[in-house]
Amino acid sequence: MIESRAEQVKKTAMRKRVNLRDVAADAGVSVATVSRVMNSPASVAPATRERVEGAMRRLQWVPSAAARAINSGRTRFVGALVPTLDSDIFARVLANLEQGLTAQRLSLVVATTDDDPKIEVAKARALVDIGAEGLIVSGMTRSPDFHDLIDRARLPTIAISCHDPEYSMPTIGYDNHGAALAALGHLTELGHRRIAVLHGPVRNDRTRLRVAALQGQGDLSFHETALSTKGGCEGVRAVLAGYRPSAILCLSDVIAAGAMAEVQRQGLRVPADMSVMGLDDLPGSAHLYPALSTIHLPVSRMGRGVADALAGWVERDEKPHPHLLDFELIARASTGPCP
Amino acid sequence: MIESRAEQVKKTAMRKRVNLRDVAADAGVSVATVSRVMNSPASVAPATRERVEGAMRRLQWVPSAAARAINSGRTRFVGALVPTLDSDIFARVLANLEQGLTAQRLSLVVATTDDDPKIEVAKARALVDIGAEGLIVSGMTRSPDFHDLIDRARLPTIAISCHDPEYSMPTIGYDNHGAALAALGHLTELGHRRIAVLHGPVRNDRTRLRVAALQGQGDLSFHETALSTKGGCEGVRAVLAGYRPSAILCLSDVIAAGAMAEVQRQGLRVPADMSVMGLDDLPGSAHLYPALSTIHLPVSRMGRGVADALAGWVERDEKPHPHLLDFELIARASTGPCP
DNA sequence: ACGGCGAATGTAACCAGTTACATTATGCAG
DNA sequence: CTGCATAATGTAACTGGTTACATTCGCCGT
Repeated sequence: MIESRAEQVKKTAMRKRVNLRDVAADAGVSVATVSRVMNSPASVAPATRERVEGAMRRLQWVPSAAARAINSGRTRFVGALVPTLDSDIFARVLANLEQGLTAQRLSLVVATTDDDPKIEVAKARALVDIGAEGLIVSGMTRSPDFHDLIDRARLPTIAISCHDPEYSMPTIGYDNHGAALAALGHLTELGHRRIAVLHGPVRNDRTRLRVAALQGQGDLSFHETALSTKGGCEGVRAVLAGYRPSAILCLSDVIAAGAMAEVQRQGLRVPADMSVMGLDDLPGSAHLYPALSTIHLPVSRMGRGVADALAGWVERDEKPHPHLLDFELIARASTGPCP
Repeated sequence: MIESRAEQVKKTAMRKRVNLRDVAADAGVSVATVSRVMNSPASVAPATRERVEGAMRRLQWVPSAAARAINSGRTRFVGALVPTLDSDIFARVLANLEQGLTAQRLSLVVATTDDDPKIEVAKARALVDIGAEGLIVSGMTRSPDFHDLIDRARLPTIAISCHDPEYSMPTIGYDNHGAALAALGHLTELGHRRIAVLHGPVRNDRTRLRVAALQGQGDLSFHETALSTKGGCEGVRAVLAGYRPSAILCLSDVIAAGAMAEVQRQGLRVPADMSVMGLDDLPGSAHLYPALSTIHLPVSRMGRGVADALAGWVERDEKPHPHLLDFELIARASTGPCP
């Protein structure tokens, strides 16, 4: 008798995992009762409930998420595929996304794609494999396999940072083409004609749209750099080596930050000798010296909106409509009249 | 009869989900064979395999992650609890973490805590609920419930951005106390005596450690600001309104970026009139104007290291040892001799 | 005293996979 | 033409929860 108990204890101690049946046995009730204590405590008599809760504590039971998921068919998380986490831009989108999803009791899995459709589809597959209930992707450059994947899994998927009502999945974003034109418009209104354009890698389709908007728009010289402040510095050095513009238009604020620093390092005043224009409006851009003129992209609103839209789709099968958010010209101190 | 068929069709159309049994039936094989096609294709005859793969395609079968997880006991993802995503600092850690985890075929779920232990424990619980196999947390300020939770779930958990071999879980990080002293040392070596210290909210224990290191270290005046460039600007305005230092020590680079901009906006030269020192070494800090002197914290290496350590713990039950990473003084152009 | 009702609990089927073990088929040596 | 090893496949028992349905029990009204 004593031995059998000892054996039982030993078994309990080394069993890979305590399960609901163990708890039920320990509390002297059925599995259904234990399950009810978890899901509808009111339907269990208080005395029984306490006994069960005591058993849970004693056995340190942690319910298996997988087992629950298999019944409900829900995993309660969605995946976000972003080009990189190394920049403020996506951090801000994700911050708002995470907040919005949390409010809807969903979790967020992040994966980076480095703007490579092959990596994107591979990571998407991994997300589906671990049970993502929805996906968020950036831009509109996809591998065909990606569409195949989300079709098969019937996976709610939203494309962000872009806008195209005809795209195969709902888009929630802004007009990259128009934003670039607005930035250029601000400079031309100030009288600038010779303008250097600094932009990130064109493998990124949002960047490509911005560049395309400006092509054939006058006396512009285009320079591709890394999407970083370092890239901005290098871009300016390349620009000043030849073509002498009166303004530099950076198609991303991180590039603008580096560009502005380098312009000053070269002994030029901003904006007296050289205007610098950005595009994004990162939180820090207003607090650079001088404060950066830029186009405000509503990434916070976008993050929130995507969270709500995806939650509605996942939870209530409400497929969202494509949604276009406004950008806004923010004229600060880094741009001035053409000298 | 017609009605019953209609009903049947309806049933078929709305069948919740194609499962492995359906595939097996369609291919005319047993469930085991289908499972083998997925997990050890070599053990299935080529002709059979093709038949099964055809059935998978035809039925657009997507295996259930939950069902697989229930058998393997694996969900293949871990959770990271960070104070905020709104800053470059954690974006960089997460970027490296995500890369490292991907290499180990693990996914990363992120959750933000806003430096609130209550939120932290709530989000940790949510992560455990959805099946996280491990956790990454920042710093060492925890709710007691948190320890209770990871004890019960026996959840591999690593604390980052800090160092304390005595802490209840392994830490992988750097010496915040020492880093702050090193930053101060750089300024005092340059002859600075009257120094203003700008720091983020002290609810964050890494900030608290940095501040504590400097208290009682001479003629210092402390100012708490928001952890942002905007906070840096406001901090400088507060500093210059009274106490007139020869140097400003910012206990975070984002604050330093704002501070340096504001100092220049006030008509002071950096470093001729005012030295500005940071702490973090963000990727952009080297490309500000002037380039920011700072303490380099090895957050990229930390991210990688944590990924490997946590993967080893989760996959092979190798509990990692606490690990201290070196910081490094980076003297750039924003600090100079005391005038 | 008995029918009826509702509250509390139990039984067993179910979800969608994996896998130990059993079975069948094939090939080749003796 | 056995005999036996080996490959290919099938059967059924698992995993750990949820839940439809069944059962038991006590109480109330008539």
